[in-house]
Amino acid sequence: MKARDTFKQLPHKTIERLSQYRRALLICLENNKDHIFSHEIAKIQHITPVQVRRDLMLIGYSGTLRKGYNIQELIDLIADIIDSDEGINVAIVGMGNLGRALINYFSGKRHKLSIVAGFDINPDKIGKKVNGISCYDSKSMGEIIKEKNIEIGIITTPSSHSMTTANQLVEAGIKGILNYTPKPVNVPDGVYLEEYDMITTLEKVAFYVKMENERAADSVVTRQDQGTAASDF
Amino acid sequence: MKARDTFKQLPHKTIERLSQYRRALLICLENNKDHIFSHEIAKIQHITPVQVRRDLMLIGYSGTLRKGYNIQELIDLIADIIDSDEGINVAIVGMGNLGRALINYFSGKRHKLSIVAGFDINPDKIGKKVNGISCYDSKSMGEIIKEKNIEIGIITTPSSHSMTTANQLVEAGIKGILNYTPKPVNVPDGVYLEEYDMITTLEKVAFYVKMENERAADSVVTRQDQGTAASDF
DNA sequence: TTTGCATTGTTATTAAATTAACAATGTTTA
DNA sequence: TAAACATTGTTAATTTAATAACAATGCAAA
Repeated sequence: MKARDTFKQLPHKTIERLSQYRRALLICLENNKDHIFSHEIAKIQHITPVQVRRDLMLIGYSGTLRKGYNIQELIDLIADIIDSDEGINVAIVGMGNLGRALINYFSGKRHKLSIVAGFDINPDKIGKKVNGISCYDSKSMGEIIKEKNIEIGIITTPSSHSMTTANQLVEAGIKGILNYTPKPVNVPDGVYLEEYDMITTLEKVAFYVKMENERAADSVVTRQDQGTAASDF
Repeated sequence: MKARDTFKQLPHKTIERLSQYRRALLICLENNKDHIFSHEIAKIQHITPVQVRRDLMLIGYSGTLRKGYNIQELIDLIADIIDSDEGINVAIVGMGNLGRALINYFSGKRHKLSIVAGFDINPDKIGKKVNGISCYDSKSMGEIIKEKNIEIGIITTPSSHSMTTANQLVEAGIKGILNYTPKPVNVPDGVYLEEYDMITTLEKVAFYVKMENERAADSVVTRQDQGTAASDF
């Protein structure tokens, strides 16, 4: 088994964290740091130092005692693992606010992962550029995707169009889809699909805020009860 | 222990799925469906029917044999669990593309969770409205948040401003923060924080696409090897 | 030199999440 | 009526993820 193959068995959560570590490390590098301890990374990511060390163990990286991890080395290793050597091209379908946000957000951030095209059905948007990325007619999705060797499609259309968009992308031979609409799509086996819905995250935050509010309210009641009980004596 | 209290112990993943189930159910309701089977929900969410049934068991909802679950009843129960009776108000800080996308995305979708204000430091944006939501000067965050009883803040500023924004929100007494910038923030205990970074999700998709590409390439090699081996006989 | 200390790397343990297994049930069909 | 079937609800088993525990290391200070 090749060394590279061991990476195929990395836990999904570790993959996510590696991406996050790298981003934190890049910021540290900008600040002229050259080494970092596991507890520093942990603090940034709100996790435990053990978790960090365990992840780094899994990818076979060793730091030095008393100095910690070499930031540049670690960035390079993470790139080896999660980036594709040849680079991967990405398209955004739906050039509304969210699509444009992603382009602005992302452009120039990664060498090996580039947004290279946008698509929309709105004639006002077709032919225009956003941050250097051309917007094409969705009708030409098939050709452009093949022509530009695009392997990943991000769906940021209105949710009413999510399924037809996914079908178009699959038809065009896309390998991975990231669906940002709140309406889940279906894709055949062999196409990697990630659904991400911003409403879910917000509702989750709301739930835990509600829980905390109720907990706080209950503990007031409890204190009052205790007071009453005490006055019974 | 009150019935409500059992909900506090629901697994985090179940909370997320309940939010997703509800959204799927609302769509089904629009299509004039009144009952749904566990395997139908499962198909929509790309999970197993057992997972669905287990989640519903945890919230104490029973369906009927041969008819499945009553959609309206289930929607109401999920609302009971994850929504706050009084409703929760939300502010968006950073009225760029992402902030506007969230407002358009969300407005009018939930009764009990409302985006009621936006903030920005750009004078061109202050005083304008997006989809009925006013944009205020970030300087007045403290007052507005108290005045409008805002409990959750969503950070959609440039990442360079994420930490100062989080500090302002905490200072104003916010209970929950959802950070969409790629730069993690720190908040004191008692403030619920969710970090969501769109780059991580995209890099994850890219990783699994890369893995699949390599697997496909390897299997071609293997088939060739087999061919060679066969020709040795 | 030697003791103390902070840190890494790794194994063991625990906790969380998912999946499997299957009894119970009521509907439909023979 | 009885057999077959599809579905729910729940416990048991498994898998995945996180945490704890601790030996090893080597620098710094006494």
